[in-house]
Amino acid sequence: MKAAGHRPYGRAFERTGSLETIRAEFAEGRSVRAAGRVVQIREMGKSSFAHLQDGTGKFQIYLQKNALGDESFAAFKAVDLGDFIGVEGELFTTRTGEPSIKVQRWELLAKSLHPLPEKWHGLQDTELRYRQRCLDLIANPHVRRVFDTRSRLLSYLRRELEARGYFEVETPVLQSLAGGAIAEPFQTYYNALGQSMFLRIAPELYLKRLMVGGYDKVFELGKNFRNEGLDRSHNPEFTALEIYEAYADVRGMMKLIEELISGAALELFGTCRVGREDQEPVDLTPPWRVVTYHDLLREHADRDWFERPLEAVRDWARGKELDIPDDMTHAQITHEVYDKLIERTLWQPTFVTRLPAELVPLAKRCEDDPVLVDVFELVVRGRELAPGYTELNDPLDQRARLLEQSGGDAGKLDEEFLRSLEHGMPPAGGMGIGIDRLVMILTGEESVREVMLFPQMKIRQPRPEEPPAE
RNA sequence: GGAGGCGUAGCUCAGUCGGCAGAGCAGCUGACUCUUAAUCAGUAGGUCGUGGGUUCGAGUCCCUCCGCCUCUACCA
Repeated sequence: MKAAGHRPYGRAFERTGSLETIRAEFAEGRSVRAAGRVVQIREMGKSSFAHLQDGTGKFQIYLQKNALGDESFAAFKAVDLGDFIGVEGELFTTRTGEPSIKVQRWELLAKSLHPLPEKWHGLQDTELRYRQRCLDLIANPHVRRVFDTRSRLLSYLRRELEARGYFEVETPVLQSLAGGAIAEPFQTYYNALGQSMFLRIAPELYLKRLMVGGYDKVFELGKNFRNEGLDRSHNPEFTALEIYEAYADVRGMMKLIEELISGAALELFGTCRVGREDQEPVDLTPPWRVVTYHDLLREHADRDWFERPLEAVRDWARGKELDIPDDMTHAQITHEVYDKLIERTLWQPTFVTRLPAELVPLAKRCEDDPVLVDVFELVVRGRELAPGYTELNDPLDQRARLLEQSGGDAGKLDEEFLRSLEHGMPPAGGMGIGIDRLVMILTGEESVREVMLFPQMKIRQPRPEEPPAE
């Protein structure tokens, strides 16, 4: 093509507007300049129809031999599906009523060297869709809509939090101690300092140090990394929104998350009922159900669950085909029952409150029962979406609880964090929202890979590429 | 990490009992100046994921490895 004197990759092309703008501002006979990827061509001898596609939509163009001239019309025959072109022409309506551009001039903006996926079935192969997401986005419009929803959600959350007086901050991703959660970190090495480093598993400890430093209302929206298995609800890197507010507690966080998520659904879809047609819808209209961990056990397992002896609850759990080793404690069996039997039944948004303290080392104990902590776990569609706490600000209790969690190994404690608490952290409420899972709920997707543009894939030995034919 | 399923043309998929490797779309050639999954005629396209085995003969049966999906474990 280059040899024939053509330029396969063009420069900037001034457009009247996006294809959607042109459709919205349609006027018979108006001159417009438009550009996009050619996704359909229908040749009819001395005239051709084609559809252009850009980030906003599709628009039909019409080319006639006697309007373009022999040379330009003949050159269009070399345009393949997938090429980008720019056109100039007049808007008109076809006999079948479709708004179109009658092209007077066109130019090639970028040549595509590979064929597009099939027009009718699109790209179905899941592996190809994730590995070559660009093709997935071109061929499957509903995929693009999921990521538009994700982008609008992030934008809404930032706007809303800013409007409510929360301050966005960024804290280290590279940490010398990965704290703030119980999870296996990714490890790396920093040459200049000669020390090993971790990718963060949560920003929590840094955000609390900011509370000590006087930030009353902060949030961070960013990636966390966990060196664990991957399945349809886990990706090694994922996005979390953490929010902290001084002088508040877990109840303030419950109100805030209800308003943020139901507000997002209304903003994005105009309704609080979300999900796909083939699923039971999730109704995000507040107020959401609030139920204590203990009441759930009494409701689903046994009214006297917490009074029953260890043998009785063990037999009950084994009767439900749970794998219960002999050395499991009452509390561990209880959590196994919650995890395996109860949580997955909570389809509509539910705050599970007053959890056992050993499950949540960074939360404050309940005033009326120090065995429990003043927290919620928001469960939607049978899966945990967001935890929220009344934050622990007692440095002595915090040190004791972290020590207990680390199995008594004082070397694993984050002394800088503990020291900052000793300077006094105001009482506070805090929470973390799993953004990927929130997008799954809002879009009805069942796999986290469907809401991440580039999910983690195992490396594949690349086949030797043939040089593209010219 | 463990168990199961899947892998055939660029894409979407057939392929029966082990007996010549198939279709539609995309591609290429030709016809057609309002089509829209355009239509019509013709044509080309394959390391059947990889490596081995059984067999006169393997896309098909057996084993190995690779990748993806689902469940499970760890976890949010």
